[in-house]
Amino acid sequence: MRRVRTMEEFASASGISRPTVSKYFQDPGSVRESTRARIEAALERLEYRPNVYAMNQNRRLTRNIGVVVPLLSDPFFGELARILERLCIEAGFRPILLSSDGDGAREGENLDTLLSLKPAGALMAPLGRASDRDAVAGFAAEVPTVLVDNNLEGIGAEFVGLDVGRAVGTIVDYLCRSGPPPCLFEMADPPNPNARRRRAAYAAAMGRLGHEPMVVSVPGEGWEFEEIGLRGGLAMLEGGGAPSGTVLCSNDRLAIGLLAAAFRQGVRVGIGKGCAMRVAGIDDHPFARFTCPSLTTVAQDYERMAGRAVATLLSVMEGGGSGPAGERREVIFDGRLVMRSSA
Amino acid sequence: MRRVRTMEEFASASGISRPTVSKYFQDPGSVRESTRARIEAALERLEYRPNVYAMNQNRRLTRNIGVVVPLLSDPFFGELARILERLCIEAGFRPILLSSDGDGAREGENLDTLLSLKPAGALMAPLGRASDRDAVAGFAAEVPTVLVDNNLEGIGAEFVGLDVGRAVGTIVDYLCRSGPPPCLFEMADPPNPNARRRRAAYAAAMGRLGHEPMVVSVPGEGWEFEEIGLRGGLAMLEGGGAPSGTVLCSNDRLAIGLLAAAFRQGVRVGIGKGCAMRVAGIDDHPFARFTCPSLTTVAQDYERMAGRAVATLLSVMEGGGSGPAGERREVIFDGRLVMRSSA
DNA sequence: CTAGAAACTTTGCCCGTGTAAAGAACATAG
DNA sequence: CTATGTTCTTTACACGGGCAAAGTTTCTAG
Repeated sequence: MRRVRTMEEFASASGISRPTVSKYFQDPGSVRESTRARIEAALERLEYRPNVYAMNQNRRLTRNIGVVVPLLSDPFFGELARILERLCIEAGFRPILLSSDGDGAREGENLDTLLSLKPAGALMAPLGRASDRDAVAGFAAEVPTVLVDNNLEGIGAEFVGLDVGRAVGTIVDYLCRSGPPPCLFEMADPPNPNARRRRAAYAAAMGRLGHEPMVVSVPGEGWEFEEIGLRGGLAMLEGGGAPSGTVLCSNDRLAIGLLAAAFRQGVRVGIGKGCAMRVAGIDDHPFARFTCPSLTTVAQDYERMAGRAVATLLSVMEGGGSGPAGERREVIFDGRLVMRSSA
Repeated sequence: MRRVRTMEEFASASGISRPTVSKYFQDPGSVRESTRARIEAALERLEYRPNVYAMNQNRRLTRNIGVVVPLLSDPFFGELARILERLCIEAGFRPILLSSDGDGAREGENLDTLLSLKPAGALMAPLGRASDRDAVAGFAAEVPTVLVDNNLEGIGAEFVGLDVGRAVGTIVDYLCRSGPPPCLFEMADPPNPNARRRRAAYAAAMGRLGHEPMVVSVPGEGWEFEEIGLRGGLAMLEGGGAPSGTVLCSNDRLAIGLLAAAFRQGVRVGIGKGCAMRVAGIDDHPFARFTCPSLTTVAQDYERMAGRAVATLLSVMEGGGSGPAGERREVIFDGRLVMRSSA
């Protein structure tokens, strides 16, 4: 298999003109079938791959799609990123995965990096509070962007996420009708603004059912939610336990920490008799099935959310990006109650 | 802040010639200090970033470093990737993170993608059995490569990983001197060749201590280790429990599944009295601290391993890549026994 | 068979930077 | 102040493809 360096060489070796070969590489479907067959035949004889850098230099848009997540070591985002990547590839694009590592400055750098890569679009789960809002807005003004998981009002072509109100409502309803009403277990100073929405949704749901909201705010900074949940949980349990014996954690990672605390304190968690506490979470973390006891939670449908986000992005990119476009939309999906053993 | 599009414009606006500016961007230290100051002053007045594609087109090597991991949704690799990325950035390179998603074909595509990006080097944790060995070897022949976590004999400039023999020895020793000797809980058909090394190391360690190895091989395919551990664990417990009451899991993810199984079956795990089983793992998974009970395991020193891998890669890259270079080395680090509550 | 559209070829210039060569300006030591 | 090496400027070409225009061939429809 001879090695060929330039498109010129490849074109003459395959008996096709260079501009046509160029067209082929931009979109194999854009050339006549017989031509495509000849090119692909040549492609098997000759080892040739177009030079990425030369290709992208004069292209207005590349086939790159930026994927930015807050923290890759969080399995929730790991999973989300995985699905987004797969969908991008299936659509014929090259995903560029960047993690902000929980750091606003890093997020900004990631956007800068992306900008200089001239991506055709971007899928972004913003950090939230730590995000430099202007930087994100500036980025989204230049690159078609769909926000995921975490909304920044007014930025990007669309936001895709969880219907926090209904999701929290669902689990609060469930907890209230199956036992004592839940208190909310959350971080006093959460890095993620979703936490605030969840608190508000909790209060609303409790109010609707005629209960007084009870909030346990635990201290801690950063993204080590399990650790924070563990420490906060120990403190809560040593200080007399959960207000009502039922705890709704602001997210599954906190719940994992709280379950560990309960286990250490010998507090039995679950719904059977002999159980002293019920614990529920939100997100359906990949590990929620393996906690002890397994965690009752509200599942986000990663797959559908990612599918919607990618579909929207593709259509926005199609539309040339900066047309008058449609209104910005916020697409929120229902959470699905996942009943396991912890509540 | 005026926006400038080309290096030409930027050069004339800053009163420096373009070739010098070009030098500056390749290595700010390569120009005289006064010149650097003038350029950096201009950089603050003018908004300019060199075009990545034009830059890399004529460069033999870019400043990219490929980072390939088997499965990003596994927190172990998520964490490893995060550290590797950080180290690359600190060294002034741009990491390109690619996940093979547990699929050999995908790994091959990732290497292809990387190749066309002309990376200065690559850090790779191979899939193992699913890897296309020839593809990886071919890649490593063209790009300075350091293998991490999972060794493929003879490929790459160096392998950095865990000293499986000693790590397994350490935990087996500990388990044996603190209670009944452990059986090994593992997948019958593991996707990861490390598992085979661990089995061998287990047998050796047991032999050394005068015990007969006992292996519980559970069925299952793919990378859903927790699920496999859970099912296999349930089967084992229903079938009479662990051979000796002490279980060493081939990795922490299996252990997490086994702990969940034990919890469901009401089998108390730990070292206190009243405990029916001891469970230990290997890896020190980020979640091992939050299992119930917390998991005794052998920690891999991610940070040191990553540091060594990056340092080696940098020095190999320095050396021009394809010199006679040194011998290929295999650098293995000791595991650190982490005693928690499960064993 | 013929017209018109679609697809292709040819030609030629452009993109934004790397890089080499030759000479000018500058720094440092004596 | 002069010598010598550094660093910079100037000039010029290279890289590998994108893209547009004009002309040619091929396909499709009537």
